[in-house]
This record gives sequence, C-alpha cells and structure tokens, in this order.
Amino acid sequence: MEKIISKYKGKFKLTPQRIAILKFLDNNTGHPTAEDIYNEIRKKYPTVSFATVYNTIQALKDRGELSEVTIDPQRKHFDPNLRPHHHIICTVCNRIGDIFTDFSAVLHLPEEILAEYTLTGNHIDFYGVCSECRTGKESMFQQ
Amino acid sequence: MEKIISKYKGKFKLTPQRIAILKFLDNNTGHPTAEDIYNEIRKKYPTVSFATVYNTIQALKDRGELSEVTIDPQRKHFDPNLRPHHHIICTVCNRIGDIFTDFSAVLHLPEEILAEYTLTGNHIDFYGVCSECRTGKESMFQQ
DNA sequence: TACTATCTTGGAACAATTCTATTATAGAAT
DNA sequence: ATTCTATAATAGAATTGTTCCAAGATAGTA
Repeated sequence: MEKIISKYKGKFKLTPQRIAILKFLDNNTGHPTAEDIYNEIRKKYPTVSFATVYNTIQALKDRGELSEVTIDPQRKHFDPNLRPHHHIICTVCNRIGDIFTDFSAVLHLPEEILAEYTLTGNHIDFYGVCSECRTGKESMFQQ
Repeated sequence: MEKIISKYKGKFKLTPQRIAILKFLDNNTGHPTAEDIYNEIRKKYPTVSFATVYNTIQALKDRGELSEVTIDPQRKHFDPNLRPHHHIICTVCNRIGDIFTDFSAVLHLPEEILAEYTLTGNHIDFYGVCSECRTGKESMFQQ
C-alpha cells in the first residue's frame, strides 16, 4: 500500500478514489471490468462515478501499467499484470485465468506470412472447463 | 451462388436480403463487422435494417456457420471460414489476416494448468505490421 | 495559506447491439 | 395458381458499455 502510493508520487494526482482503484488492481488476477472496479470503489466512496473509473483506467493504460483484455464480446476487462502472459477462459463460467508460459519459440509461421508481416507479438487464448465447473459448482460462478 | 442457395434450402427462409448477406459472406476473408455487411447489402436493398443483419448473423451463428471474432475492442467482426485458424492483426491498419497453421501440438501447458482445466481449444492472435503499412501506403487502409 | 492544474462528479452524448410491434413474404398446403 | 401461416423485414425504441462535458472540488506546489 505504501509501495503503491510511493510509486505514483509526483506522477499523477493521488486522490482517494485513485488510491482505492490502485489498491483494488494491485496483484488483482481477476481481470475486472470497469463495472467491477466501480462496484468495488463504491463500497468506500459511494459517489464515485464511472467517469473517474474510466479516466483512471485510461491514465494507467497511457502509462503502460494496465492492459485491456479483449476476450469478452460484451465488455472490456483489464489486467494490471505487466508480465507477458496468455489467458485461459473457462467456457462455462467465463472466468479468465493466466498462463505464464512463453510460446514464442515454438510458434513458427509459414514463410509467406513472415514475408508479409513484421511480427511484433502474439497472444494465446486457451479454452477449457475449470475444475469448479467440472465438479458441479459452476452455478456459483456463472455470469 | 446456386451452391449457397441449395445449401440453405428448406432450412431457413431464403429472403433476398439473406441471399445478399450469404453471397457477401461466401469466401469473405475480410472479417467484416455488422456495419460492413449492412453497408454492402444496402447497395442493393437500400431499406435493409440493422435488425435484419444482426438477425441473420445470429441465425448463422446458431447454425455454426459463422463465428464471432473478438479482437477489435470497438466492435465485433465475423468470420464465415469454418476451417480452424488463427489471426494476425496489423497494428497499423488493424486489418485481420488468417493463419492456417495448427499449433496445438506445440502448445504444451504446465501440469497444474492441465489439472485445473479440461482443455477444449485455443486461438492465437499474432501482431505485426503488414507490407502495405511498412511501405508507406498504410493511409489507404487505416481505420 | 493560497494557487492552479488536474481531478471528480452527474448527466448528457454516443456507438454498438438488441428488442419490439407491425407489416410483409417465402415456402408449404391446397 | 391461390391461400395460408410461420417466419422474416422493417423502423424505431430500448439497452448496454463507454466517452464526453461543464461545473465545482482538491492534491500538491509555491
């Protein structure tokens, strides 16, 4: 928490709302949506607006400290984990998990693609059914 | 074209609007959005509505003949290509290309992930810069 | 303690998509 | 060929997620 605050000192204004957002995002592996963030911050700051949530998200994206996860067709999810990684989506409960394996070395593309594109990156979405959903507890998590 | 029509005979009503959509989608590798489809069909049927476009998209998705591509954070793209494949996105012009290499055999996941999930599939997004965008003609394609 | 650039807020605006009620029509039945 | 009916097309309203805006508030500097 002190770490979070000192990290941003003198960079952008640390308002109470922003501190709450930063705390919520710190080590958050749940891939929250803007609404998830809003609902969390609202517990402590009931008058917080979506504008503040989106503004802060944008500020963090601009600083490269948050990335947008475009997996869910309905809404954007956000990910504060800066370590490059892939995702695994449970097709029953839709939760998004992280995969930290680097597959770059084995993703050999055909020559004609390499000639056509200068490659800069890759991202893999794995699909599966998580253990909770397999053991019949899925209703707890379905969205 | 005759092929398209015979394929759907007796399955769902082949209206002129739907036939135009099917023709536009047939062998279409451009990953069109609903608006792309709407604009195309409107050339021939100026009174076509978005509802018809979305209804037809839904009907095709229900029949497994069209998939949704969730890459663009702004809007959905659609892909009539049933052959399993991956995508490559030019980070300059945002065009989506197809990659038909099957990487399943080399995507070995850690044991703890395999224990947690029953895997059902994967999809890779490659990022790069296409040749047009490299040679300075990118403005033609930027969106 | 005062200052000011930046932030927060509520609500309006916007864009993509879905829904609804009405009218039209494809394809089956006659 | 004509009628019938289930399904489709349409215009526009509604909904959802996100962005914008103007006014008041405040963090951090001076």
